[in-house]
Amino acid sequence: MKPKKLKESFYLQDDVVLIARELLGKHLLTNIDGVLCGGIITETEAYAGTSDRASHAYGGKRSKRTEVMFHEGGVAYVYLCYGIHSLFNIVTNVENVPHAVLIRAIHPMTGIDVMLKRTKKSKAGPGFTDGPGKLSRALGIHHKHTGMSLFGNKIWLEDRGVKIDEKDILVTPRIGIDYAGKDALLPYRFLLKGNNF
DNA sequence: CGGCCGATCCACT
DNA sequence: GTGGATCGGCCGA
Repeated sequence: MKPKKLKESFYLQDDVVLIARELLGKHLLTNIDGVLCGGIITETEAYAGTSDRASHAYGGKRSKRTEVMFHEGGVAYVYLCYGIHSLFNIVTNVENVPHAVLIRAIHPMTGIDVMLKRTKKSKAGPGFTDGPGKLSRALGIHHKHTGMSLFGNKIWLEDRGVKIDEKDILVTPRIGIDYAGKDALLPYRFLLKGNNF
C-alpha cells in the first residue's frame, strides 16, 4: 500500500479514544532542520476535553498554552513539561472541542542516525524513543512548534498500511496524572504489546 | 510580582 | 528506588 498522509476527516472524528487506538501503527514523520525522521507510533493516550480532569482544557479553560487545543483537529499541541521536555500531542475534533492525543512512544524507522545524534545516544535500542519527552527530542519537535498544521511539510502522519490486530493492543489507565481523581482510572492509554521501543 | 508545580528523564545509591 | 534538573504557565497577593 502506498503511504498516504492522514487527512482532515481522520482528525475530525468525534471519539478521541478511538482515534488514540487507531493511531497505533501509523507513522509519525518530521522534516525539521532539513532532515527526514520518523517512526511507527506504539503508544498513545487520549485526553477527552473539557470534562476530563486530566486534560489541560478541563472545565473549558482557555489560556495562551491551551488555546491551540480548541483549534480544529489536525494541528500539533506541544508544550513544555518539567521545564525540560516538549510533549507532542495531536489536536482532534472540530473547533472549540479541545480533544487531543498524546504520543508517548514510537518505533524509530527513518533518520535514525540523526535521532541518535539529537539524543546523544549511541544505538537505537530499548529506551531510545520510548517516552513522550524522548521521542520529541529525537524527532526535533520543540514546544515552539505548537499550533503547527499536520497537513504541512514539517510534522505529519502517514498511514503506510500497517495493520494492528486487536489482540496486540494493551489498554491501561494513563500515566502521571494522579491529580485527575477518578479520571486517572479511565482506560485511555493504548500500546502495542511486545514492542521494545 | 513571587512562588509553586508539572501528561518526564536520567544519574546515582 | 529516589531526587534533581529546569522553566513557562498559572494563581494569589
